[in-house]
Amino acid sequence: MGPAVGAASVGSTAAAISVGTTGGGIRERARRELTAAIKALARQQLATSGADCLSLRAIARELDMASSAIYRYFASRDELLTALVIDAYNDLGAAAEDALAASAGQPAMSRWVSVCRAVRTWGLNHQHEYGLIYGTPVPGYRAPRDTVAPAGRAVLALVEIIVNAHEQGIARPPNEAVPAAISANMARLRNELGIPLIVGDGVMTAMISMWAGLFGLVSFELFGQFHGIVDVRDDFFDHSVTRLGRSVGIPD
Amino acid sequence: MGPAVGAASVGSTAAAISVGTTGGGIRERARRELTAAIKALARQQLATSGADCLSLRAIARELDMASSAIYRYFASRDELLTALVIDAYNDLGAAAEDALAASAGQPAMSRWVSVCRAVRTWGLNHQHEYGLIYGTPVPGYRAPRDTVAPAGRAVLALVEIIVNAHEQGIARPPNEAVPAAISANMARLRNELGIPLIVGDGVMTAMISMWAGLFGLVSFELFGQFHGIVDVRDDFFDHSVTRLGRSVGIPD
DNA sequence: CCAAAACGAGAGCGGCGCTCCTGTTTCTGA
DNA sequence: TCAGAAACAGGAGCGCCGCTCTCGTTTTGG
Repeated sequence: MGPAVGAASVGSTAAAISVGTTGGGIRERARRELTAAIKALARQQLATSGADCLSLRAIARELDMASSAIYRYFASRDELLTALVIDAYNDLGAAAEDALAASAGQPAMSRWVSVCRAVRTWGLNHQHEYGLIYGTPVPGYRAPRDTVAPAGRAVLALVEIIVNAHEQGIARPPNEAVPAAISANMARLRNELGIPLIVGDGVMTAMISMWAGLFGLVSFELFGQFHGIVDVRDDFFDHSVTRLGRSVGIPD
Repeated sequence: MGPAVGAASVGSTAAAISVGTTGGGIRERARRELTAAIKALARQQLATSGADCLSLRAIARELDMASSAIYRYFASRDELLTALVIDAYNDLGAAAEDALAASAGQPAMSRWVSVCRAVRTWGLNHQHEYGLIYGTPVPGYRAPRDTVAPAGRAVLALVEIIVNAHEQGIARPPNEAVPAAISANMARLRNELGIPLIVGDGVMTAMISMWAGLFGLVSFELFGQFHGIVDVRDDFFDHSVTRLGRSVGIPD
């Protein structure tokens, strides 16, 4: 491409960055925009065809550039996929956090259901991206360190509701003992996440179960396991998620 | 397939059929053996490399035949994958049923945990096959009718425990009302599966939630979501699964 | 102002799923 | 019994794919 590289045209869906990214020279700016354009096109291709149909060559074609040029921006297909994974985690996390913020002041159970619904709705609207992060891990792919922080955002929104309920003394936690091994595990976790001691081992354990349960529900629905089984998806989800909330001590 | 169709489960790698498969002529027999060999090799390749690394050409190479010859036995890569999916469902289902049978006479909760453990253990020992059936749907999402019956086997083993507990009057079901829409859904399901009315709507609903919860636990463990979170996997699983059992009325 | 770095294009490698054609082997029934 | 039908294996080939290497150009920074 020429000097004042396309860039401006680029985004059939991408582009629209510019604001707040006015650093560096022409090349640096073009790089940011092209990187974004590639990711946007990849996301679009993901949405229509699924993860393993994602083709660097197809993206290059749509961008009117040689397929080899893509490798200036992503060292491999896996690296592009990883970038999409991080974006997906962040997008889902933002959706959960938005629901949490929007429900401020409401009763704990309302907020709980709101955040859970946000997770499910995001999944329904981003099926392939959901599959990318909560489905079968791609072969030989190891989650880089960059993914752990974004991955935590959604669940931390839920944790906050539980912690709040306990700090306000309105929680009805299950008063069951847990084995010593689990107790130690939970102590470490509580320490790492800065969760107060008022959230007991039983609740901590239940919280993780609930976390897996929530995504089990969403995954089963998205991945087709509920086909022919659950007809009333919305009602069923709300009801199940309310039960999950009770199991971690959130009062009705 | 032929009259006294194979069914002899094939060897772990291939061949070794012979017994009980004396139907038809040379060609029919060769077809059965080659079909089994292809599937065995595919399973092996699946175990080492993952689902989307499965290559018909590689299988053909290992079988010393032209890649085009494979298409005499499986019309496409997807069809081979579907066969593997069915086998995986059946294998998992058999593991669950074995655990159910082996625990006959024990208390309901013991049987419950045994079957759940069988599911998890099978998953740990067949990670890629598990991912094939409970992970992201691969072939652009379509589950042929042949998969629904095998897919039901594992969960039906769990359902049997719950039904037995209710019929014996030892269950402690959650006595909560469910919305009318869900109630109708559960009535249909109860009818289709032949579940007695004594298993109420609340338990039916909880059962499906529990089902999703169990596989959510296994999936999270297998797909790496518990990395750095849950250290004591065995203890945590047993504990969580016991809680799930209680939530569907199984007494301690 | 010029060397170094970044870049885009093109050719090419090996592998893939899948199809078509050809020649051979087995099966079937008049 | 024996020819036609059907099933089969091999080979060549098409259009993809991810990825690499080279080469000429453009931008950058000392």
